Formats: sequence, C-alpha cells, structure tokens
Amino acid sequence: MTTPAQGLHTHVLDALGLEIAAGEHLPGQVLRTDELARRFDVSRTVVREVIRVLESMHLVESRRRVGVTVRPTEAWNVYDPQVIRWRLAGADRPRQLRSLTVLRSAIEPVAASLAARHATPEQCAELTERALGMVATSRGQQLEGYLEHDIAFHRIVLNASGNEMFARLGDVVAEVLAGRTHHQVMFEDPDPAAVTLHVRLAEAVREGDAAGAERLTKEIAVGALHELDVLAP
Amino acid sequence: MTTPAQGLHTHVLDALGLEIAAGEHLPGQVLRTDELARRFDVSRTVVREVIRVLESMHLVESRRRVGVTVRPTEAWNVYDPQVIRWRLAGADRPRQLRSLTVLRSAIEPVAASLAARHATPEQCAELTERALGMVATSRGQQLEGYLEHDIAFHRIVLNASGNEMFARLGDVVAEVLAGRTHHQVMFEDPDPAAVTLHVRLAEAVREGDAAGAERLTKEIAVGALHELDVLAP
DNA sequence: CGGGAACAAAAAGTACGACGTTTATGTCAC
DNA sequence: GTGACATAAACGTCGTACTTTTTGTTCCCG
Repeated sequence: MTTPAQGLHTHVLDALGLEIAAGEHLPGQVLRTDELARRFDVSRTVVREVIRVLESMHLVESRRRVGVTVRPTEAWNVYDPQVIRWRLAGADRPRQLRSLTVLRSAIEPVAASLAARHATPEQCAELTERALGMVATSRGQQLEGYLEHDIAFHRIVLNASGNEMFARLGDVVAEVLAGRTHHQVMFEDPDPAAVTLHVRLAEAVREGDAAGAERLTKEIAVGALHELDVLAP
Repeated sequence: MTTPAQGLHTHVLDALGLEIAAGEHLPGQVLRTDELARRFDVSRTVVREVIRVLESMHLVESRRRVGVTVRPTEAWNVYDPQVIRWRLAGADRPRQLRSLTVLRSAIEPVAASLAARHATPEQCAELTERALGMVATSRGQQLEGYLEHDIAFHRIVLNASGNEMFARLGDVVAEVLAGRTHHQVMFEDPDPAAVTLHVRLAEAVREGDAAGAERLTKEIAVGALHELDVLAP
C-alpha cells in the first residue's frame, strides 16, 4: 500500500511522515539530514525538501546546529488530509477515528441545515440518487459500492452548504468512512436505520427543511459514534 | 507585518504564499522556478523548497515540462493556519472571515458542551479569570487587552473539550478574533451583551451544565455573525 | 575556584553547476 | 490527415563547496 514512487521526494515524504505519525520517533528526538539521506539513499537535497514539507505540517522543527527535532502531537496540523491519512494508517487509528467522528457530529448537522437552504436542484437530484444507491447496495455484501455512495452523499451535503470550510471537509469525511469500512470488522451489511436516515435527509434537503435536515444528520452522527463505541471500545 | 526573514526560505514562501492567496496569480497560471529564483534573487534550491511546501498546501502543482501551475481555490488546504493567515491578509478577507465564523458557530457550541463535562478545575478557574478579564477591559478603549482575554477564553474552551480536532482550532479562532479587532472599524468598546454571555458561559462550564454551555456559545456565535453582517455587508 | 570571553566544531542553510527525466509540441513522412 | 519521431523546455536529482548559526569547550583573568 506504499505510494508507487511518482518521484523520490514523494516516497521519502510518505515514509517519514508515516513513521512520525505512527509515533516511531518520539517528540524531541532529532533526525539528521545526511543520516536520512544515507538511509533512503537519496541526496541531501531531496531530504531537505521533505523536511521543509514536514516542517510546514508542524510535524518537525529544523534548527541549525541541532538538527530536525520531532514535535509533539499537539503541534501537528491535524487538519491536513495527508497527516490524517498517515495517522489513520498508524497505531492510534481508533482515537483518531473517534475525534474525527466527533468533529463530523459538530460540522455536518450545521452543513446539512445550510444545504437545505442553498442546495441547487442538481445537487438535490444527485443527493437523492446517491441515497437510492445506498439503498440498492445496502444488502448482500456490496460494501465497496455502498461506501462509494456514502462518501459521495456526504460530500454533496458539505458542498451544498455553500461554506468553503465545510466543503473542504469532504476529504476528511471520505477518509473516515473509508477507514471505517476497510479497517474495522465489517462483515455485516450497513445498519438499515442509517440507510433510512440518509434517504430522509435527502428528502429534507430537497424540501428545504433546514431543521429537519439538521436533526436527521445529528441522528446519523449519533449512530456513527455509537458504532465506534460498540466496535472499538 | 511581513515575517522578518529568519531565513531566505521563509521570506520567499511568505511572499509567494501571500501573492497566490491574494489571487494575484490566477488558477492555471504557470510560474517557472528559474524565473522565481531570479525575481527573489535566491538560488533555485530555495525556490524548489518553497514550491514543495506550497504544493503540500495544494496551492500549486508542479509538473515536468510545464512548470508550477497555480491551483484553484477549491483545492487549497484552507485549514492550514498559514493559508488562513495569508488569505486574511488579502482581498477576500471578508468572505474568509465569514466562512470561518460559520465554522466557529458549528464547532464551538459542541466544544463548549463537551468542555462542561470534561473541564478540569484548573481550566474552570482560568476560564472564569479570563471572563473577568474581559469584563475589566470591556470599557475604555482597552481593545488589545480585551482581545487577549477573548482569545485565551475561547482557546481554553476548545482545549477543555478534550477533542484534539477542536483544540487545534484555537489558532484559527485566534486569527479570526484578531482579524476582527484589527481590521474592522472597531472604534467602540465590545458589545456588553457578548461580555455577559462569556461570563455566563464560564459559569455554565464550571457547573457542568452542558446544555447551557452549548446554548450560550450559540448565542455568542449568532452575535458574531450578526456583527459581521452589520459591519461588512 | 568561578565566571566570562574567545574559539572550535557540528549541523543546517545556501549556492551553483551538471546531468537525468518527463512530456508537450511540432515536424516529417506516409 | 494521421501517426511516429525528434526536439526542447521545464522540473527532478545529485554532489560539492561554502556560509551561518548554535552550542560546547577551553582557557584566561579576577
């Protein structure tokens, strides 16, 4: 599952980012650039570019004479989709999944409420389509198909909210949903109640029922949180 | 207000980031590394590191044979505090301020509700202290002092929520509050109603009144949105 | 014996030049 | 007109040399 090296830089960045996100280098630990260069068998130039990117994500801090020191988790840019991906691939996936789901529970109801007011007819149509797609794939081990519709559904709601910050959370939600499907024990079909809620949410948005959309989204969020409690105590 | 160039890299990054965030380079426009190197009078090495960082923020995309192309706004990592700062310094500050305030209105009530449940005695004490500080500085043109207390107050609530994603939004909230104070016409003292709400919010958190804390925070958010509507139509 | 100033070393920061790699684009033949 | 091929433009990578900052150490003076 490693990145297919579409450039040396990408490969090293991904490897180092994963290591740090996984906690393999404790905060305060120092890495030296030429050491890394040797280790990955690349030039110091490439390493320095990687370090700069990691630094912009606040994963590390580079200081002269001392080296590249790993920063504590509290400093990280945890909203960076790249960082999220690295963390979800690591050891503290459960905690990460939980805090992201709580974030969703705060954002998505408000986004749905706004979407009910601002959604274009096209968005409403696609939303309904996706909801129906979820129904169609909700039985018979079609988890991948279901996931695709689910992601698209939530992305449409976030986009339709008309708020840029909400819209850009689509990638995060996609990561969460994908993580839930792929890495949790999910032999069974999705919860029928959740499927129904999505259908009703599509209706509420189409009818411009802001309060209803908000309430339904909250229910979906509660369900997701509950699911986490049951599967990952 | 430009960064005092604690390194060539930082200077160029800040300059270019500002330009792009301000829309001086339209999406699709290409920049060439040699050209930039000449323009800023630095080596191509430095420029490439800057480009890499900008690329990690999805502000630009670097492709062989074509150059560094500016990406559309929808692709940007709008949660990156650095990007937020650049955008707040640019032309679409009003829109940016508005979408961030809407984001706050979604996050902070939930965070306050969680804070009411999880806040430690120390956090409660400091919260009360900050609320009193806001009262003390709410009259007589002590805007800077008020701002400091306000920022600290909201930061504590976000931290006390116990959710990492919420906590990391403290920087964003700080930028919004600072932007509001510094760049809007704010001759007058803060709204007394808002001050009162903060005091009551501190009480609610201290008493573990989750519902009350959520409601009060919503009121604060509504006030902030209203203020935006009045001052920046 | 203690403290401060000069000094030395270590590591990142910067520069430069050369070469490799990809890929858009235009040309030429069919 | 279409397809293969050559070309060149831009980024990608490398190695080396030099600069700057920080830090630790040593040594001299009080």
